Amino acid sequence: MAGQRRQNRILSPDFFKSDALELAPKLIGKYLVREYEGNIFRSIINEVEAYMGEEDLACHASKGRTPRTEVMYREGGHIYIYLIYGMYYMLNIVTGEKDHPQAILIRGTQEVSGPGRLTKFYHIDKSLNTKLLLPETGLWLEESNIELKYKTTPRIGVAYAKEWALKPWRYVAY
DNA sequence: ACAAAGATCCGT
DNA sequence: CGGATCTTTGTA
Repeated sequence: MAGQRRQNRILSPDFFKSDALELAPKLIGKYLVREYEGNIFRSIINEVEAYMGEEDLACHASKGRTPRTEVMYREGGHIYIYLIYGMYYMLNIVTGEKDHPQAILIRGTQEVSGPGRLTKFYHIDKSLNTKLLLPETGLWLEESNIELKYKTTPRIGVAYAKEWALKPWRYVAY
């Protein structure tokens, strides 16, 4: 039909095989896309945080390989979701090579702020955990032409992580 | 088997 | 600033 919307370029799982610190700023301005029960949700990511390996005390992989963290040891492009405070699902994208546990927490889009509110809004729950970021999964990212300015700050809610809590690994558009 | 803590959010 | 609410993990 005339006037059909151009399909945005889908970011393949391979896109996420580099380091979280390199990828995190690149995710600012990308589309997060969710297909759920026939509805498409598409919004621009404007806040993320990087979690970097076993040394990073804020990273769940600092506990080593456990049933929960196993997915972080897979190659980039996998989805890591966990429940926090008994109520809120956190959406993470695994990054890097196999056996280099890292992830990027998606904290907000232009539609909805806050990682717990975000997953609720987009109907994202643990059923997506360990899946790949692909259209057939119902959750994926797309390229955009939007260039957002961003700043870095320390990560939120990780005061327990000693000196790692000070790393400026939160990226937020302004 | 049990206790403690947690990458949050909301209402007071 | 405290409560909600439950999974994950460490310890015994």
